[in-house]
Amino acid sequence: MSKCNRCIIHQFNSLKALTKEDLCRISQYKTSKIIKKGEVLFEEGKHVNGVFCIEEGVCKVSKKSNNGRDQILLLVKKGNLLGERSLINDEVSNLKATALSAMKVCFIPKEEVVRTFEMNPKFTLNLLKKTALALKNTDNIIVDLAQKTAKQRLASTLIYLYKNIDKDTEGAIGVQLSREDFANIIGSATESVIRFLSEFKKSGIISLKKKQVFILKDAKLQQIAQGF
Amino acid sequence: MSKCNRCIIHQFNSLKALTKEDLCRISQYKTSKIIKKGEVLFEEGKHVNGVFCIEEGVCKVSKKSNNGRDQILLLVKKGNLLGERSLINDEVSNLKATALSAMKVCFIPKEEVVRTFEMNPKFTLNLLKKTALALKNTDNIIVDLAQKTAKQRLASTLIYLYKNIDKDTEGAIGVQLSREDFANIIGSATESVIRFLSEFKKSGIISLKKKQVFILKDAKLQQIAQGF
DNA sequence: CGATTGCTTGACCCCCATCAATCCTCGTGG
DNA sequence: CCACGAGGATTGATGGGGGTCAAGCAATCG
Repeated sequence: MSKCNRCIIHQFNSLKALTKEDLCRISQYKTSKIIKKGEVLFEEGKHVNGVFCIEEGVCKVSKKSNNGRDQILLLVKKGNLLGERSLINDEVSNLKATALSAMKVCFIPKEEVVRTFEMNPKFTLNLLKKTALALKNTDNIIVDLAQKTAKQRLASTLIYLYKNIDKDTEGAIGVQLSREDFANIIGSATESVIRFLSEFKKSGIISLKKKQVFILKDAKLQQIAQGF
Repeated sequence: MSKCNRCIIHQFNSLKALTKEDLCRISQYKTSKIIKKGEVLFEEGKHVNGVFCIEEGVCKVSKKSNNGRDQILLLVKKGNLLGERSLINDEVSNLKATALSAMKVCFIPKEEVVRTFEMNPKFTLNLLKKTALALKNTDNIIVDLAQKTAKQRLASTLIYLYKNIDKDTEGAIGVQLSREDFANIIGSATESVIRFLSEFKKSGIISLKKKQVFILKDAKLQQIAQGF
């Protein structure tokens, strides 16, 4: 069993507020998991019972709307925590998490996290800061959804991926999102995504090889996202 | 100068986690303000420098999109805190708050709030819980914006107001929202709001007197919001 | 009591959802 | 190794929701 204090990942998220003692204690109870692409980490309406610390890979976090479609709310990648929100209020999750790539995660059971809340106020404060930042992000998403066209939102999304997700070995965006995934991020039909992507391609803004997306002109995308 | 521990309001928000000592200390530094309808409590891009505790009234919290329109993200009413989010990360506010009615608020300067963070972990944890709940709310808003029609969203909004905002003396919704405000909540044109409202009125679901909205059949609204 | 602001209604049309048909891709099993 | 089937990608046709513009009306305010 590897020790958390030896693991570099905890430096990138709220766990960095933990003391060496905290980390050692948690190491005893954590479990490592390998998760295949497409596998579900947790379901909407179910208890998560802990927190995932992502060592490798990316997952989508979504919520089903009552018309049956999934809406993707955010992507969570290497270095981040996952599942802490529902743990904070000790509720069932309102979200579902699905792996978009092969993942390596550590699972820390709820009891240990709660104990850390109680023993280490810095951890709580750090989590509060992260949560407040998340809220700021969703503010922007709401404004975009309410005020921008589908094409603008797709452009925004591509820029986000370009800036926040590591490229793969060939320089393409390092997550394999299906057309439907894109549609479920921007809140449109998959056909619209396809049409916009081919339009971008025609303009030389992106290129597509084997469904992988290469961003060629991010400045142009930025303009489209702003509404030009 | 009235004392915070004598004030019932603090029981309704995260301040309830404060000790009597905390409250007494804060009382010394807080200032009471009367705010008129339409007045701005804080601006986007400016420092808030503290937290508002709302004793009376309702305000809208909005963010300007780069097409120039305001998007209303939430309404904050009597009993709640306001402005805590930007304080948590010690940043300028990403949001603007505007009074929708006459308001009575107490302003607690930043230094005192931060001191309370440091001295009282329960306060931090409580704020974390509230923030996580807010995030859950925005999740739902995002799904609605992405997947529902404007008419459905207006119905949702009316139900929200019906359930969460006290009625006025005549039984109408107790906040005076302009047609434009409605549009800026649901992310549509004001003309659309007007058309939907008159449609609802024709169906006997609501009635309109002097621009005040009376909800007559909330079950029917619920159905519309779900998509029937 | 003008004048500014918000409300209302109508006309027009564009964006995009929906439906349908075809093509592509890839995993599976014979 | 290839045939096959299933799910995703693509393209076209069509219609409607709702954005935009314009003009008239009501209300509020200095």
